[in-house]
Amino acid sequence: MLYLKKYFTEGLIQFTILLSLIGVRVDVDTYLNNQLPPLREIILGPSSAYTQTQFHNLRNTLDGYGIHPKSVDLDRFFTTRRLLNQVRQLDRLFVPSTELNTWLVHRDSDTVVSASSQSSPTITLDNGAGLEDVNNPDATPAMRGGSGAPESTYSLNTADSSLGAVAPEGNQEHGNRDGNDDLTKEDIDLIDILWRQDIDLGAGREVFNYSNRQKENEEEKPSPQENKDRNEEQESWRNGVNLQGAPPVDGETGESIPEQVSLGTQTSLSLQECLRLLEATFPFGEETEFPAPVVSPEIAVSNEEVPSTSQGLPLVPQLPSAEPQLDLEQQWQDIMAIMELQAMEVNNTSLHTNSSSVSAISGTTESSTAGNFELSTRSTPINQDVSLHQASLPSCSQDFPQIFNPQLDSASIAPRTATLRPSSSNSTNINSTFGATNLTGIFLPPHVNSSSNNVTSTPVLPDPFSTLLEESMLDEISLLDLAMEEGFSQAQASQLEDELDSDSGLSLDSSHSPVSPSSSETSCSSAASSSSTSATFSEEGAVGYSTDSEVATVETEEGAVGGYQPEYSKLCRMSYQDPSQFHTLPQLDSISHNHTYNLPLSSAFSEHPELPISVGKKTVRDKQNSKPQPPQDLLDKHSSRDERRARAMKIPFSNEKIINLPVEEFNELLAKHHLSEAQLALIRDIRRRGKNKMAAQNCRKRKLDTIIKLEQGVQDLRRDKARLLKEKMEFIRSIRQMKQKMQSLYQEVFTQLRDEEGRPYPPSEYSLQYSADGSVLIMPRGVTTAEQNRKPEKKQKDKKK
DNA sequence: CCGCCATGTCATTAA
DNA sequence: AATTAATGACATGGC
Repeated sequence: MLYLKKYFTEGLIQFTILLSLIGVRVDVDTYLNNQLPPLREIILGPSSAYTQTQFHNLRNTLDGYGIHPKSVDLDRFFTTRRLLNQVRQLDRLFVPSTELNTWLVHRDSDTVVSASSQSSPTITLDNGAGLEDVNNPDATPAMRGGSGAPESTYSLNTADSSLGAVAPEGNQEHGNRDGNDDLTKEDIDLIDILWRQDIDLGAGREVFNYSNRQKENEEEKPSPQENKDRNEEQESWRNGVNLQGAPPVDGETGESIPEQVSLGTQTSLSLQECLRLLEATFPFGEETEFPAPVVSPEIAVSNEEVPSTSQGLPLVPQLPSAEPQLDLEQQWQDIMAIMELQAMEVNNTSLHTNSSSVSAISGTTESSTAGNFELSTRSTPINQDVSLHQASLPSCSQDFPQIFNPQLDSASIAPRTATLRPSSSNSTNINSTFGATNLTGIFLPPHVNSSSNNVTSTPVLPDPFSTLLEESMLDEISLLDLAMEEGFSQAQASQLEDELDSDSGLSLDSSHSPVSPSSSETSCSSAASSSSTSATFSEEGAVGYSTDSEVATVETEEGAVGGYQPEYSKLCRMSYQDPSQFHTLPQLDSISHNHTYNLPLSSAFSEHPELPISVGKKTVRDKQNSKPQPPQDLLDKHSSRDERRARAMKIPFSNEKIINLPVEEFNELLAKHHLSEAQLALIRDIRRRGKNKMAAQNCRKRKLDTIIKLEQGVQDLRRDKARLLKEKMEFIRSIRQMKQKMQSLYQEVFTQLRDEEGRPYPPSEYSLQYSADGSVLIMPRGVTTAEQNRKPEKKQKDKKK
């Protein structure tokens, strides 16, 4: 099938090109515009090339695996896009590679999920890297580092879905998504059923396409097989840097559906569209409607990322508001570091299974079923995923702060809340409360912290939270989440690559560095936006990166050291062998083969005046011819220039002595023999050169040692960084959980409160305040600022939930 | 023939 | 002041 599609697509492209050349106008744009407005933007957009390539790439990845039923439409869609792009490229003389296009197909899914909300053109770039990886599923663990990025994108998708989710479901989603590509027919059937269910729920396909994909993801989650498959796919994705593309997810959900395709393209959707989608999606209400109520939280999370879900609309605006993208680079770097850690710690196999690499950022790989983040994820896989998403979710901050300290929260939250509120109002999903900002808002305010502690009975939390907040962990995470949702921008991808490259270069100077740098460069250049470049980037970058992180250690330990050792041994031989003969240099005697110092042996002979050495090279050679003195031949052959010169000058002692004897002994030796000025000069030169030679050898050895140590240091630092990031993620996750608990407890308490007349307090008018002494008071929202007003609304929403 | 690499050598500097 | 180690730069030879 795949081949047929490929050929068909190719043929279409060629045909289109021919038509364009002939002068027949192929108005692909209008076609696309009519059916898929977002596509047009994507295509037209600077990143269009990337996205297309990515999608195609995705397709390619799919080829290896069962094709999702929904994918057919996507294929068409992408094909059209591809054709359009190619036609357009005719003007530019730019011809994207077909392979790249294939990969793009996969991306669509990703982009659909994440892109829909943020719709960043850059998403494709990341995918490009991942595509390559996909192509090379066998990539070694080292490769994974690079591959990790693409996978991460995958995970991101999952993470997106899961983020909102309270926890457990998030994991499922991740697993499912991971396996999407690899889905078997059964899995596909299951997915279809789930999808149909979604439709049955009342969501129109279009709506569904936009917002429901997350749901689909959720639905898919249930099937363990899918998860496995997805995991496999994620592995491949990892190779490419598919940060943006939640492509995996998209691939699952949107593949078959043309609309979905549009969704992928929808990244460019306007807010109005998003709102419309939200309205349509709302009927579904909270994701909870879908199969597993438990899943609902996750869905909500996904919604946050994607505009489609109830919260999705507000979320969409959020995305644009997304916090400083500048931090994204760092986040990505962190992610990469985590990826490296995973690669380092976890075996390749585990990595493959894990989609974590890039995804680690959002839910981080944790969500990925594989054991990359075994520590935290396994125990609370969902939570991890959730945490990531939550970190990014702005809505959460609003809700939470409002609950506790509307006043306090308002200041920091207000800006975001405006956008977020709608989402929160629509669905009081707790997920929204978990946005990264939420965390800060909730915990930062001293009052809130103290109160929360008292109420929640988690006094310890405040400090860690504050510290975490101070560290700007939330910001980073949120940024990461945003990045994940949005998909990698070219710049981000390039940055990541750069980091990787740089890292690789540092760590792998001996072996890998050369490769990785090239990859990095290409990747950077790829930012230029040529599909071809993107492909190279993904491949090389991924490889380089993986090699850097994973291989680096291996190499340093094995390969690098091995490469190094030869020299080292040589050096040792060179420098020390000679001395050994003299006994002045104790240790290094072992090696006798040194070419340079073989002469000393001869020189030892030479020391004896009788020795032919004095005669000179020629004589030596003649003697060599005679069997009795084979060593001399060797000596001549291996003798250094100085040795030859010494022989020529008939110097009565060996060069080794000349070189290695202490100054005093050396002077005594010179004094013993009556030497001419020429001989003395030669001897001094020999000694100087000999010592310098040894010094040079030692110097080079030291250089190598230093490089190796530095490499090791870099690796260690990477590990530490990844470990710290992991810990950070875990902390954030725990914070989210605490928030959720706090919110639920707050709501529970607040809803049970009754005034003197037995009437419940309207959340819009009252709020619980936590005092320093641990008491909880019901305070009227007298100070209701705009923020406070918002808060009541949110609270109401929460109550509804 | 060219490029890369390892090694040797020179010049310089600091100890 | 002499010696030596260290090191950058260059040369050489092998692959």
